[in-house]
Amino acid sequence: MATHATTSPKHAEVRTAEQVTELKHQWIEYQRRNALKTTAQRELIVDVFLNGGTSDSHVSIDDLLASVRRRNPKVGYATVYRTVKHLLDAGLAASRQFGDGQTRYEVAGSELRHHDHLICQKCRLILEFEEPEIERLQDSVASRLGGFKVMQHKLELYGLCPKEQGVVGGSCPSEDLRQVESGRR
Amino acid sequence: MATHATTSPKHAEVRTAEQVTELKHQWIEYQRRNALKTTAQRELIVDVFLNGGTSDSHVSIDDLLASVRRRNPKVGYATVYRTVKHLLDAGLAASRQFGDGQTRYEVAGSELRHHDHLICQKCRLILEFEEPEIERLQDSVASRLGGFKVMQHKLELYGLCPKEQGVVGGSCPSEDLRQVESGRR
DNA sequence: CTAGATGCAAAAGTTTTGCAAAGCC
DNA sequence: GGCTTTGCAAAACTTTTGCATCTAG
Repeated sequence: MATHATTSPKHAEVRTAEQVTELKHQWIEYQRRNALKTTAQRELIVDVFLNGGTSDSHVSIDDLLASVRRRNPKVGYATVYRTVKHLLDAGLAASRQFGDGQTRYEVAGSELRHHDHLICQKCRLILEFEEPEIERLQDSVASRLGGFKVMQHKLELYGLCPKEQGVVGGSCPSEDLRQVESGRR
Repeated sequence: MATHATTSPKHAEVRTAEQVTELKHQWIEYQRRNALKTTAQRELIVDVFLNGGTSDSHVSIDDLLASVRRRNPKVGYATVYRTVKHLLDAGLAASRQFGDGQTRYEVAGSELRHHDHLICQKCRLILEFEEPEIERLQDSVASRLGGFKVMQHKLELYGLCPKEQGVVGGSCPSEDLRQVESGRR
């Protein structure tokens, strides 16, 4: 019953080298299965995405493109969109919409642990947490709904981080993990 | 511990007359607090929305506008957007994005029970369910994250309804509640 | 009369698509 | 060489905004 939710103490992308290697294997397999050609642009995009070339763990297409262009300025929007679609299809990326008008993508993969999100409604800080209990709950609901087969879930908690509650000495769990600086819409 | 998830057996909008009355009270209060003027268009939009003039309980702006125009063809998009914003602000509407590219709105209100969603990834059927247990879980997570104050949550389960699993005699929990006919994008 | 509301059209933002040129196999 | 992929620009969508006009209070 020890439900232990955790925020990872380290910044942004926390993926071990082994995990990245495994993710790349999955990508290569996907490429093979779908007879995709290996192009410099696509490889770069996938690489940047999986390695979290951005300090941000929930990248928008813009974020991703910006990172990619730092290494190859000629890559176009369309290519990023098309590649991300492949990554989603391959199960290596998952999309999220936290209500700020932008679709964000994060790395997903069979060996990465599933997590959910907590979003500060004021400062737009995005925190991740794990809650094993929820899988149980998910199944219990599914079974009640007559044969529905649940494949995945998304749980988002919205609220206020200590800082935004006006707590003077409040210790924001991750002082500098702020994801969306000020919103861009 | 009796976690009882339920799908409402009735179709689409299931709100009693009393509930609608109460919702309208809330709207009137909001109007007063914010010194909004009473205009025919806005009243119509609010009315259509709260009464679920659409057979759909998760309406998009387009859905809503279409219903509204059936009663007054001159109402414009902007007015609907602006009115929905008020409804959100008043806490009478809640927005959801189920990943089909459209923002959907549903009626919310203090006296209506909170519910979550189960979405069939193939046929886009949207089912609602209640799961009391999740509130507990939400609090337990929040307390672990150092002073975060959780205001609300969104839980979405994605999977396959019996019909789409290829189950021959599968009884889809709500044979005709299909929300999104085929996607419109 | 006056501040707020409406409708239209234009603008802004995001995602998709058509197509010629370029690249992989 | 043939089929895929790319990049650009245009198109398609959704949502927001500016502004002249209208209207509730």
